[in-house]
Amino acid sequence: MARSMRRGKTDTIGVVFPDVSEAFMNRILAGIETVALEQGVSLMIATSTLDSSAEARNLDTLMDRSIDGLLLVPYAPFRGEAYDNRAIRRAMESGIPSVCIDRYLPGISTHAVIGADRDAARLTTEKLIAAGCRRPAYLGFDLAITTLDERRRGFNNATKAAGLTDPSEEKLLTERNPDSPDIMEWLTELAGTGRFPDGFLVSTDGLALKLRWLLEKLSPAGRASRRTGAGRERSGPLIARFGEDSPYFPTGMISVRQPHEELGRRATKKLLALIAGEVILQNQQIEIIDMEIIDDTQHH
Amino acid sequence: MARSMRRGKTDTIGVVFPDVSEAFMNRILAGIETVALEQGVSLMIATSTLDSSAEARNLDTLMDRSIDGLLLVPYAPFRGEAYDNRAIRRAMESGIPSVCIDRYLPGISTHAVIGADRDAARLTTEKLIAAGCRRPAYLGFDLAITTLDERRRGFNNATKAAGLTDPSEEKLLTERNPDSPDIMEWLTELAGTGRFPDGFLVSTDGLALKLRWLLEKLSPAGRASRRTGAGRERSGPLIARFGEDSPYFPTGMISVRQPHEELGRRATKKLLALIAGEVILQNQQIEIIDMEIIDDTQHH
DNA sequence: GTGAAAGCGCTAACAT
DNA sequence: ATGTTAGCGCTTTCAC
Repeated sequence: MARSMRRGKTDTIGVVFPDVSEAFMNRILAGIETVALEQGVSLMIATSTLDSSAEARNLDTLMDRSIDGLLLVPYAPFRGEAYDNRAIRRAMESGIPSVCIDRYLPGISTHAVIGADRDAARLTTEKLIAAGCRRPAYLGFDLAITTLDERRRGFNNATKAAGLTDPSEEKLLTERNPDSPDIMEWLTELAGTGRFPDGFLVSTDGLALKLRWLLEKLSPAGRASRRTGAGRERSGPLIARFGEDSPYFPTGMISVRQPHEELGRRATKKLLALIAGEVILQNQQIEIIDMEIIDDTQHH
Repeated sequence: MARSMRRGKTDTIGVVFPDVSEAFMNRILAGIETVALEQGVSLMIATSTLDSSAEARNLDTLMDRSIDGLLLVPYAPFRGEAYDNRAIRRAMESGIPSVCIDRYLPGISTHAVIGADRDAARLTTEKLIAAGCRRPAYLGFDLAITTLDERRRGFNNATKAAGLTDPSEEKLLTERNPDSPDIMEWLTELAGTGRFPDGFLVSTDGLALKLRWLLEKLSPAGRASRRTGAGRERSGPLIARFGEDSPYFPTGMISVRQPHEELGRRATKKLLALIAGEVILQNQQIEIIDMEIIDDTQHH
C-alpha cells in the first residue's frame, strides 16, 4: 500500500459495468479475472445497476482511488433517454489508460475490444434465408449502443442482399420489463396483416426465449410454415438470436455464441500493455473478435 | 490513497467469490454493490473461477492490499475433493472483520448471512406431497457446503414426517459437466425399478431444466401420473427446485426464490457495522433469511 | 555492497 | 481560527 504510493502504481485496475446481473457480464468479468490473476493485478469493480448516474459516480470514485487503468462496459441507454456521459469523458481525457468492452462510445476516442456483431448478424440472417425464410423480422431492444446498431445493420444488409422485403419488419422494444405485452402486441398485429414473419433475428437471448414461448402460445401447431432445403415442411418460424443460455437442454434455435470471455481477456491484456507503456497508441484502436454460430434447429 | 495510509482505513472491502459465472453470484454482488455505493466504500473483487487454489491466492492478495473487511462466498468443493481452507483460516484469524454469504464453514468461526435452506426445502417438499406426490426424489450436486446439506435435510425431514418411502430416492451428482449422462442414467435405472418418482426436489435451477427436458424426452406423454387435490389427473412428475431463472416464460415448476440480493445487502451492512466497531461480536453469528416459494405449476 | 535518508500526499495533532 | 509539522510504510537514491 505504501508501496503503491511510493511507486505511483497500484497494480489495480478499475472495472465499471452497467449491471452485473446480466449473464454476459459475468463472462466478461471471468475473462478479466483470468488475466488479472495471472498478472497479479487486483480488480476494483463498480457496477451501475442500470442507472447512468451510478456509472458517473462510480467512475469518479474509481479515479480518486488511483487505479492504474480502467476497463469500461458503457451504460446502455434507451434511444432518446437522457444520458450524461461527462464522467466518461472526464475519465478518458484524464489520460488514464482505458479500454471499452463490448461497445464503444462513437463520440469519445477510446480503445475497445468488441465482437463482430455486424458480420455475425449478417451470417445468421443468411442462415435463416438459406433455411427457407422469406420474411425474416428483427426483434431487439431500442438501445443506443454500437453493438445493437451493428446487429441491425448486419440484418438489413443480409435481407437487402437477398432481395427480400424492404423494409423488413422490425420491432425495437422501448422497455426492459420482461412482463411487458409489447412483443405479443407486435405479433398479433403482424398476424393481422397476413404477412407473419417466418424467421426472427433476436438481439438478446432472454427475448428469444420469450418470443419462442409466445409463438407456441399463439399457435401450438406452428403458424407460418416454411419450405426447407430438403423439401419437407417445418412448423413455426425459425428463431436466431444473439447469446446462448442454459447449456442444459437444446433450444431449437440458431444461436450466436458471443466471445465474452475472450473480450474480457483481450481487453485486459490490451489495458495492461497500455499501462506498461509497451504500446503507445494515441488513436482509438478497436479490436474485433469473431463470433461462432451454433445451429441447434435440428434438435427441437 | 495517502489518505488511506494515514487514516489506516481504505474504505474498501474485499469480496471473494468462487465463480462469477454462476447466475446467483451476480445477485449477491448486486446487493453488495447497492450498499457499498450507498456507503461510499469500494469493492475489491476476486473470484476463484472454480479453483480452490485461486481462492487461496486471491485471499492472500486481498489481505496484502489492506482492505477494511472481507465478504466471502466460500468455494464449494465436491465431497471428497481435496480442499485446503488454510487461506480462509489465515484470513479469518488475522482479525479482519469478515462475513460469509450463502454458506459458512462449520469448522471456522465467522459471521454469516445465509438463506433458510432447510425450511424452504421442507416447505417445498410438503407442497409436493400436498400436490399428490408419494415418491418424491432429491436431485442435486454432491457438494460439501452447508447450503446443500440443509436442503437435503429439509427434504428428508418432510418425507419422514409424511411417512413416505424411507430412504427416499436421491441422486447426488459428482460432476458439474452439463452434458453428463448421469441424470439420464439415474432416470432409466429408476424406470427399471417400476417405482419412478412422481416428484423431484432439485437443488439447482439449471439441473431442474435439464431434468424437465430429460423427462419429456423419456416419455412425452408423461410417465408417472399423480392424483391432484381436485381429483384430476396431471401428467408427468412435478418438479420443485431452488432458484429461478429466466423471467421470460413460465416454467411449470415450484421454484424457491433465493433472496440472494438481500443476502448481499445484509452481509455488507453487517460487515460495515463490524468495521465501524458498532457491533463487537466475538462469536460466530449467523443470520438466516427466509425464502419465497413460487408455485408455477398451473402455467405449463 | 550495505546503510541511511528523503519523500510519495495526505491528515491529525499541535502550536500559534 | 488558521498554520505548521510529523508521520503512515515502503522504495529509491545517494552516500559511504
